[in-house]
Amino acid sequence: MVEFNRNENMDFFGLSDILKNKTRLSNNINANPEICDSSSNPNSPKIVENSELNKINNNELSKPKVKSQFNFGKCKVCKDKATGIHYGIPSCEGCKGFFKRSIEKNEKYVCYFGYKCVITPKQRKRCKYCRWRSCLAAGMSFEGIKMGRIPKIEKERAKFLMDDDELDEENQSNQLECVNNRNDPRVEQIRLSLKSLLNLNPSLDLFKSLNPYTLIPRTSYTELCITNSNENNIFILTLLKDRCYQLYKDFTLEYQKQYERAIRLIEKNFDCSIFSYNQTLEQVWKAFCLMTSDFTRRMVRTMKLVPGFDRFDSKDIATIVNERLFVCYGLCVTKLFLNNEFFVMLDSNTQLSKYWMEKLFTVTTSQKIFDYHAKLNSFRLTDGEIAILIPWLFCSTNLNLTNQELLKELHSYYTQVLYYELNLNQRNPDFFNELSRHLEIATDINSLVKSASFEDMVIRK
DNA sequence: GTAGCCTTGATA
DNA sequence: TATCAAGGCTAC
Repeated sequence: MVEFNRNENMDFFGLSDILKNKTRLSNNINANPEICDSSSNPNSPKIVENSELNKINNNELSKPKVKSQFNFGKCKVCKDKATGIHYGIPSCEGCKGFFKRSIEKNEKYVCYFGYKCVITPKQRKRCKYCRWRSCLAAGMSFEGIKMGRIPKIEKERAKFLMDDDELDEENQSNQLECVNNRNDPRVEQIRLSLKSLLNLNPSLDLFKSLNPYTLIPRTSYTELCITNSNENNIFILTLLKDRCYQLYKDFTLEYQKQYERAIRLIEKNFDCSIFSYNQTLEQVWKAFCLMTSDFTRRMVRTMKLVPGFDRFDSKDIATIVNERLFVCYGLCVTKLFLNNEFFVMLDSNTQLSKYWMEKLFTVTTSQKIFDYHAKLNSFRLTDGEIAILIPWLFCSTNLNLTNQELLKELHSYYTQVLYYELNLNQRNPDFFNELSRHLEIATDINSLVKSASFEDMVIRK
């Protein structure tokens, strides 16, 4: 097969040297305006004149090429400087090319040094087998290919995946725009969780050649999440987990901003109770109803994107919403229960403070909600764990849905994903039982909040 | 064969 | 439109 080579075609027109040296040429043009004048050189091919003139007119050549300011840290394969996300992971030009050549040639490598070679920038050429294995272990794959701009969330994820020393270097250089609250243990847990995920998310072929016991931490949950599982199951678990996390992060973006606001207020010792007196009960109730309606709409929309849930009919979706609305809401906003205060914003002016909670749902119910969240926060759940707990609670087997078969199937999947996540986070053996027992309180709270009415509030007042 | 630089094309 | 990854080119 004869392949059409773009650059050979350019050579035919005598353009490749000019295009290859675009930057240098632009400097020369800027330094010596005579070169711009193609008419002064009658020997120049006409096509070059037009092409270059067009470029100059379009201001292409005079524009300096702006290189990305984003620091991708070190190459996940050899620890050299990463030049970008290549085949799904932060990697250097060398490892990017090595992975590409290996795939193209489909070569079988052998290690002559005991299959334990450490891959460093200096040593990486020594053993192709160990370098190739390191590429796979770091998560390089063709599935990871993505063209175009990197979404902000992906960049933040890349930052989380950096090693501590890289983060220190980076903090010093202030090259990253996003907030890095390293004192928050939750941030550290998320980072560790994502690190484990990346190590466990390479191509299926890797799982065929490696024992999962050698990949994941050995804790009391190890057996629960991999017993009777084949390599495909583990791959499915990582996909479900990743999808839940993405949906949760998108869904709770607003609450993350509110959390940052809450931290700022706490740091300034701001008394939130002053917000409570410039609004009427009716205004707050209205804001609560609007928030609930908006949250329900978003929840239904997002639930349909959670793998498997699109197979439920609208009647079952309505039952899930009815039984789990405030359970889900509670998990999304639990981090806004801070310092015995609730920092959630119902709209841009209305904070559902403790004062208003007591007015809306009675002092007893409000106290129950605060106690529930105080205990929930003591579990120090990671975002990854909350992201899976939500769909897991959506498919509890005690829900009275018409499609019980699907409910059981999804419950089985999401229970495994949950075990898998708890295993990665190396939770202690009692953690799951204690947490699931505590979450039962959430269903009572769901009923209490659901039954609140404006008439009752007016009577209490 | 390797890896740095460049172009192309996809995407936020 | 700016940004960024894949793939091409080529000096070493």
